[in-house]
Amino acid sequence: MKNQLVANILYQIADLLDLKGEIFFKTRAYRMAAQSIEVLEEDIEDLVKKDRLQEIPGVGEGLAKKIKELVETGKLNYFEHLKKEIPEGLIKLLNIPGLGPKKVAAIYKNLKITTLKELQHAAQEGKLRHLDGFGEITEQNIIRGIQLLEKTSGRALLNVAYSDGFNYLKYLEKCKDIEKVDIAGSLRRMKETIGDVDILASSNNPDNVMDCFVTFSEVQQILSKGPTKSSVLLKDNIQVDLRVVEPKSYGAALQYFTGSKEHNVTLRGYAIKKGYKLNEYGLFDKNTEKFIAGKTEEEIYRKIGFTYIEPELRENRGEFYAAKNKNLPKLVSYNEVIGDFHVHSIWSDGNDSIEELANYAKKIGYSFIGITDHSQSLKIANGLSEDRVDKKIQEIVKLNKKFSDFKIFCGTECDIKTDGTLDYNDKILKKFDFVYIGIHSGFKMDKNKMTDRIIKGMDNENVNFLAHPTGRLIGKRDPYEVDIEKIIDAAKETDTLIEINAFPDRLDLDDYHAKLAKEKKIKFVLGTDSHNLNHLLFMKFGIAIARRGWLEKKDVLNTYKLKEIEKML
DNA sequence: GCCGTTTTCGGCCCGACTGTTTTCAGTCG
Repeated sequence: MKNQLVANILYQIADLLDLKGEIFFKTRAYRMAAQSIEVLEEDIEDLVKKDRLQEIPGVGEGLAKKIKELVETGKLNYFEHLKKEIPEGLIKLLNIPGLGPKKVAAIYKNLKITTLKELQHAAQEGKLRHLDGFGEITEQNIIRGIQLLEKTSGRALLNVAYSDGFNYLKYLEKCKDIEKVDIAGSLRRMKETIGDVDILASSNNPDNVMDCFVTFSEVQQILSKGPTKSSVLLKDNIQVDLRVVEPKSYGAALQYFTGSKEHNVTLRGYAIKKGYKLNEYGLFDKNTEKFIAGKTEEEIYRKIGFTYIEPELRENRGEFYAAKNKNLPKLVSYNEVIGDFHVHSIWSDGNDSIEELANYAKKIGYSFIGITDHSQSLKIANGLSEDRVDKKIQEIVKLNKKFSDFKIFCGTECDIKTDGTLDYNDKILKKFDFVYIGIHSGFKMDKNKMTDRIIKGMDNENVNFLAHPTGRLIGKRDPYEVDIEKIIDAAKETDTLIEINAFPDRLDLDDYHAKLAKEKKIKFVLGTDSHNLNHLLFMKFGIAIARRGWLEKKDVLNTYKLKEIEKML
């Protein structure tokens, strides 16, 4: 957490320096250093103690000194001075689409505006249009930008962007003059939240393609339109960008627009070292401008000296090092999961009967389903008493006789109480085919207590899986305070599998910690946390997080053969 | 502010679109 704190302050300094009008390269240096610290596996306090800060990529003499002061004293004089010079509120104004540091600085300098509300009023009263470089359109865009910001808070959940993106894709595939079309950007990388949806197409007649793009029925507003790039706002306030390139550049463009930004900056650095220049039109010889590659992503990565890197790995978290050494993981694929371990039925707070769930699971190609209703003390979710557990088990035994080549497991999502004991005694726990444990109350606990509570739960010999390990709800509830590394170590010791919860609001464990856990040789279980039939389709988002965490087939229990799973449980 | 067997100084990724301008600055990705 300390690392994140330091990174956040560096990001804020970068914003403040931008507002002050500092050169781009200086503010970028702060952001690059912040990004390195964010993904650093070592504790920054340790690096300070050992005088090793300058080993962090992007940290030199100057930043090392500042970070040292910050970590040792909890304060940074330079930062405090900056804040006095430039009101912090201005940083929020940078989030308004179309407003960058130069315009915000002009607004502050001339009108002394420091908050969203003040800016909104000034725009509505027509006070901005007289400033240099501003006009009526800018003013209107600012008003709209503020409204949008208030409505969306910026980013959409993966499932929402996913269905918008693939609906659009289906529509575009029918447009004439489109040769190829694909999702790019953070949606292609399957990031947990999506800022806007990027789509890439190839065509020799881009004007027709753009006309088709902006006339999609879900479009609320056209934000910009040109022959190579257009942007629209959908009715649900998600922005979609379309880029159109010539077919020979398609691979280069797909690589470029898939990102991440950090991945691309690094890749371009490697290209330059090899005497190339890489942009969205292709890989070129730096001196002669001769076209080297561009039709496919594979050939671009190969020419620069790497094996192909899957989109989910393109976050500059070590993928280049691994690709250079032909050491990349063979990621678990989207069709290797044969069942879902985390499903609620009508017995607790789900909407559908076990039989309906099983039939649907079979229909979508699964070999098993694990029904995990809540335990007794979770009254609000209709948790099961011992008596009802017995009845539910009988129903499942009966149902299993009806199915061939398909198995219903009777599991439970057993509550971990505040003292770390479990909501069922051992006698009851032994009745289940498998046992998930999870936190459902008492979220506001101190970090050590919460960590001990969960570890005590995992210590029980009847426990198989730990559900949604941090309890976060993306955009709604922060993770509870927990030492996730200790949890991972305890999972290893107690043979507990850690869940990657595929429900789009959760995606918990997240990709970053999944990678960390995999490095410690932990195994995972995927569960959708379904409360109705349609939720079963969320599995792809869990698989995406697994892939982003570098997991392979062998790391994920849901991909094993049914016989092997039965034996392991 | 960082970085370096082409550099300890002078680079740092770079192209597209908008809006405000009459040739370009600002913003974005």
